[in-house]
Amino acid sequence: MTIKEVSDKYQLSTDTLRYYEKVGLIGPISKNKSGIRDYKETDLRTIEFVKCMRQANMPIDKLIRYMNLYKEGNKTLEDRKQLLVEQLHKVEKEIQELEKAKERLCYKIDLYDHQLLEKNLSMEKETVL
Amino acid sequence: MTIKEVSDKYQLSTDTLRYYEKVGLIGPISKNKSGIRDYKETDLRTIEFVKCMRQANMPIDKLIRYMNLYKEGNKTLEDRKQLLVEQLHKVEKEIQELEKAKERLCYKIDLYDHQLLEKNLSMEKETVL
DNA sequence: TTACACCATGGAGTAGACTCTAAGTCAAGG
DNA sequence: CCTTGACTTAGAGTCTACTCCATGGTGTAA
Repeated sequence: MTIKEVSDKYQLSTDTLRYYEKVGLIGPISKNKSGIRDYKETDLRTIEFVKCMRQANMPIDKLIRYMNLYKEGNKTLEDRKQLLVEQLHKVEKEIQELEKAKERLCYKIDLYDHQLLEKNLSMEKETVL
Repeated sequence: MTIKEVSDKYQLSTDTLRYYEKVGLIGPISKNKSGIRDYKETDLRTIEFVKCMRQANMPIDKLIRYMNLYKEGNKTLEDRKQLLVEQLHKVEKEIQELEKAKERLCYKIDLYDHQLLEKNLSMEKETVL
């Protein structure tokens, strides 16, 4: 799979894909004789995971640490789990904050609806009189 | 209320508070004869709103636009509501993504627990034999 | 009155995560 | 053969949102 296809599939720019590879988040991706990347199934799975974790706001350096632990094999299970647990807590906290903001937004939008209604009513009155 | 007190109350650094004021997100804050800020009740309410919207990842320039509309008064009700509705959608989408990431994290943590269990069991066996 | 923590300003610097540019290679179609 | 478009690299540049710094004023407690 070419970089363009991967880019389209996961909505990540080719620059971002190369950047992720450069910093060690994915790959190294195998290349054909003329140096062009060919993404394999396992690469795609890594990319999907990375994308998901990035959407969960996991910082890139933490993700890199995770990937490095992964490469070190079985003896890092505990550490890797620890990183994920930490991240889970962060995600839960963030969800809470977003829910709070959401409530507030709904409340304010509601207020605006009322104000707009009143404004329109008073305009109508003016028109009638 | 001094800037330090506000900073403590809302967990925003004094630098951030001055920065918010400089870019027009809050204030201008009134100052005493020697130039020291004195935050009033209305300032605090604005700050709390700003903090909440920032936690909802509303970009600063959008927030500034909102504040400017607010200052323009009643005729901008519709536009302001529109901004909030947009932001609400963004927040809802983000919550969805975080929930997805959360599920994935839980799933992976579960897998790690199983793997760790197995690892420990096999170590015990080794110890016994 | 001196020490201390706090306040002010303008402007420079930083972190994180990309994003863009320049300069060049390669394969396919006209 | 030439053009076109996608690919490569290294490295510079950008954006957002702060955060820090130098320099100097303020206020109050001992």
